[in-house]
Parts: sequence; structure tokens; C-alpha cells
Amino acid sequence: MGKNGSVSQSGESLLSRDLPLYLDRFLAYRVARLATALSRSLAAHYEKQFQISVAEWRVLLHLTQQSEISIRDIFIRVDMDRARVTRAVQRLEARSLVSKIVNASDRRLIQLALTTEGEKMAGELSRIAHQFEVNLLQSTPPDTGNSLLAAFDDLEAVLNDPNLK
Amino acid sequence: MGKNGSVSQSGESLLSRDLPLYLDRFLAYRVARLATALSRSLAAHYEKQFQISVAEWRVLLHLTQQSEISIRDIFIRVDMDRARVTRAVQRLEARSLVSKIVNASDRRLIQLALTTEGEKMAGELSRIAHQFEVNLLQSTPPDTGNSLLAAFDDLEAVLNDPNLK
DNA sequence: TGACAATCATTTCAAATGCAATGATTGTCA
DNA sequence: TGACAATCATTGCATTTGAAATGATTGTCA
Repeated sequence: MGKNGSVSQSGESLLSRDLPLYLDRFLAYRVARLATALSRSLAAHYEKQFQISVAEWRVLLHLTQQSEISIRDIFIRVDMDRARVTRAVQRLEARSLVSKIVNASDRRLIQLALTTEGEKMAGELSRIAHQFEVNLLQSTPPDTGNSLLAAFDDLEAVLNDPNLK
Repeated sequence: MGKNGSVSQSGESLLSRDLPLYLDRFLAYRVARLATALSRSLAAHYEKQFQISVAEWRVLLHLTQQSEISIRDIFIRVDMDRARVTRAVQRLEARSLVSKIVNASDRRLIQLALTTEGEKMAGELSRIAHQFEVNLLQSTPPDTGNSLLAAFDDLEAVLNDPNLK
């Protein structure tokens, strides 16, 4: 039996069963478990080569997509605490992977950008991540990835809906 | 626009696009983001009443399903570090929600069980969690929950497959 | 039997994390 | 204009976390 004693018989409705709650069929828990498994597995592919944390990975990858961007832009969009982004950027700057310059028109803001070396590493990390996902989805039914993303969009929409607060 | 600038146009294949990696369509990242959002939102429903952490929540809920179980059983099955489980149990024991007794036949092991008060709280937490999931899935297409669980089973199977290591 | 490996829970220690407070800068509006 | 609120990045501080080490107990095998 697998590490988690996977639940295969998913015929009945998710919520038909009454209490007690069946942990293996509880979404919030399963998502959290999957998240750490994915993070751990992916990290194994770059940690050794690049000595980089998840927070730094996110900042780097985000700068791939948008440059000259502030710390605020990142932590809003990337779901990390402001302090966490600040510190990730500090580490990246110390390694000359990211440059910080004060925004001239609004000196509260900071303009972040990848250095040449940073670009290179971010490119490598992109390739590794892309390949990781290809491998992962290869052994799942077709369109699994897109279905998941669509469902995630739905769920996040519900969670961010202030009406449910 | 929502907090994360949700990606609605999911017509094309997830992996057709080449680099750079599009962060909002990268599964490992999206799962992690969803996990923290779910955890935060759920915690808001019990944190105040019960003053309990996620780790403690997991231990408590797990003991609902199986009693007289060891710390090892929990951290293997529930995807937490041994130390994290140990500490969660310590806090729960200090509040008389969980009892610890040394296993007589193997004195390295510890038998955990819910106290009467612990049962009560775990029951409440179960109900809250169950209701949380009902609300969450109410505003999504039917069978979303089961599809997700099935996909998660697949992905975890891949991740735990030693052949891919 | 007895030495040694293996297993379990705990502790130690350094690093990461989140919350709240701070300092600096800009926006607002009377 | 000028006082005050708002915004941004950073830092302080207490807590959490994970990896490795420790101590206690049990299994193994010559």
C-alpha cells in the first residue's frame, strides 16, 4: 500500500458521508499534502545545483515574466508575506542575481530586475520546472493539467469572494 | 481584477507554450497557493473558538479516525515531520485533549488517544470542516470535488513512484 | 547470550516565517 | 500650503519549522 493508503473508490459523492470527517477525502488537507509533495519533489531537481529556496524561486520566476517591478507587486501576486519577499530579494541581491534600484518617480517603490546572471539562472529554473511538469502529467489522463487549473481558478474565486467572509 | 489576476482562457494545452514558464499556469505553484488560501480560510473558522494550529488540527482529526496510535503512524500518514507531530501532541496533551501512554508491548511506542474533551472538540472541528467544504464546493461545477481527489491520487502516485526518483 | 543495527520519540540548533511596528515617502483635502 | 492619512519596504521579535543528534528500547544474528 502506498504511503497514504490512497482512496480509490470515488464513486459516491464527496460529501454524502457524514461525520466523522474522512481526512483522506477532505480537500483542504489533500491540497496541502499535495503542495508539500510537489514542492519537495521539484526542489530536489534544482536545490543542489542552485542552492535556492522556494521563496527565492518564486521571486526569480516572477521577474522572468515582468521586470522593473516592486516588492509589493510580487507579494500581492505571488502569495507571500511582504517580509518574506523582502528577505528573498535580499538574498538574491547578495548573490548578484537581482538588482534593486529606487523608483525615481515614487521613491517608496523599488524597481527589481534580473541581472544577466539572474536571467541565466531563471532560464535554467524555467526549463527544469517545465520539464518537471511534463513528466508529472505524462502519466496522468489527458487534460488533467487544464482541468486542475480551471478548478483552482474556481476555488480561488470562491475563497477571495468577500461575500463569503 | 482579482488578487491573482486569474487566468480564464484555458483553451490551449497546458504545456504547449514554451519558455519562459508562465507562473499562473504552473501546477506546483498553483497548488501551493491554493493550499495556503484554503488553510487560511478554514483556520479562520476555528482558530478563534479553539485556539488550535494546523498541526494540532491534523493530529486531532486523525485521532478521530484511528485511536491508540503512535506518533510515527501519524507523521507517516499525515505528511508532517516527526518533530512537528511530537510538538503538536505536546500542546494537545498540555490542554488535556489527548492522552499519551507508553505501549506496554513495545515501550518505544506511544499510544495516543483523544480524551473526552478531545473527542468533543474534534467533533466540533469535524463539523466545521465538513461545512466549510460544502460551502466551498457549492459554487463550483458538480463533481468538482471528486474529480480533484481523483487527480490528486494520480499525482501523488507519480510523486511517490520510486522509479522516477 | 551479547554485540550491533534498527526503530521510536524527543531535543537541539539554526534558519525561516508571520505579525506588528518603524521610518521614509507620497497622496489628500481643508 | 500644511497637517494628517495612506502606502511602501524594512526590521524586531516571538514562534514555527526541519534536519540532524540524542537517548531509550527492541530486533538481529553470529
